[in-house]
Amino acid sequence: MRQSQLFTKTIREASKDEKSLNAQLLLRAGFIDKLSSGVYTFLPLGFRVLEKIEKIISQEIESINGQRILMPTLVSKKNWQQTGRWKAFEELYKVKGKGGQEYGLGSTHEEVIVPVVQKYVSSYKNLPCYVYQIQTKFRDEIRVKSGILRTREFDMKDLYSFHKDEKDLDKYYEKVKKTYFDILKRMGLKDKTYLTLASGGTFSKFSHEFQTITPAGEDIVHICQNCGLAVNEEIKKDHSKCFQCGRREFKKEKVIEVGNIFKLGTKYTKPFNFQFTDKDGSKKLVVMGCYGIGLSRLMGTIAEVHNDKSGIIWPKEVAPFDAHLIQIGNSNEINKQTKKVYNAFEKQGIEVLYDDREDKSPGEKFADADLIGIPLRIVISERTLAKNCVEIKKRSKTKTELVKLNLLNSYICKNS
RNA sequence: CGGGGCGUAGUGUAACGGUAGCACGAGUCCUUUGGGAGGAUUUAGUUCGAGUUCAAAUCUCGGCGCCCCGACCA
Repeated sequence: MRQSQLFTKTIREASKDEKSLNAQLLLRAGFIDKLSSGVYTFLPLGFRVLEKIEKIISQEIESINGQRILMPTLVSKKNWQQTGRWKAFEELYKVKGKGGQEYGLGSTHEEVIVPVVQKYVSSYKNLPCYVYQIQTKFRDEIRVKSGILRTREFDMKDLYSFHKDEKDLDKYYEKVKKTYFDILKRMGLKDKTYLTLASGGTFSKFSHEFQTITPAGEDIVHICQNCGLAVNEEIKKDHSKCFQCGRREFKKEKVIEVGNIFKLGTKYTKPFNFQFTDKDGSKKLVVMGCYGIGLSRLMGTIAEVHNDKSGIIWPKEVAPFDAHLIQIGNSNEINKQTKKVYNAFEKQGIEVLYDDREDKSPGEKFADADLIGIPLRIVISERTLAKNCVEIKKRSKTKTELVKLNLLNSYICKNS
């Protein structure tokens, strides 16, 4: 894409009504725009990042047999009443139709997925069954915070699994655990993310959260310095010893929850009386698990974790583009050579943001490139062409190197 | 929901109760091209409502909006 065509541009100074780092970086670089508190637009650059995140998640979830669907946002009152959450779920947005029908805007989808799967699954032969979606969720948060880390409207992947018994659920639960780390690894967050024990609510003793260390976090975990177990402060309170190894040395860290996995058991299948016929002819309640990842929160967390004073440093797989091609100077020769490189990339399917702006100084182009944070920067100028080269710099490194024009393609293939 | 803070051009930031200024951006013209270029010129603002006052961006009250801390978080 030509940068001169990009309708957004970078902003030099951060807006004063955003304090959090992720919001400042993403707003300044033109990834997002705030409409109102906790409600954001994803601009071309930001939407590209979201799409990359979505692709990684759907690939990984499909690798553990998740089948993708799309559920409605308008969820009838009676579905929520069935589980008691019309009243109990305080963050539910409630809307009325012209004829007086009432809906809760989708904030989680047990109330939809259970009756859907129930229509098709009636025998042990149909189990297990794994269904997921990626969709915008609505939650009337009492207090939004930290840019796109806690918003009223956000994209989330929610996966639901259905099983004939607890044992089968346990097996899949472990699989999801592993897959979540695979996802986090591809997004550059694995090293800073802990699987933590958290309160399990009414049904199970514990749930598991994937908590990434960042000062912008809203929870605190205690990490055992001996065995590495991380425990959420909310259940750590009365214990001085590690649940796992019994030692007493902990390190406290602020963390943001990027994923959550939950053994629901029959909590939601029971209200809908979702039963299956087992091998021996007996009727049993289906056992269920649910697994969430917030896509937009993930994007904010990545920005929060990967940056320096000049801007964002996107991990390769989630970057809005593979390379940032910067043209310095407007002579015919420079124009010609840069366009040639650009077209060659396009042809190969390498995603390039081409800074073809004629009215910007080199310094401004470099500053923008640093702020936007595309992993690879390629500069073509009179100086590089004199040596028949382009200059290449990784966003995460300080050194630059010259690469011969005719070797550029093989260089890129090796490094991307 | 409790507490705190803040609302001035598109953005950032000044102005004792007394002429709303500066920088960046944006527009036009000229010159510039390896780390946010230079000159000329133009553009645009006090969140809303009420009150106090000869006079309100400034003081008081209320609304609206935004941020931060806490509580909450299926």
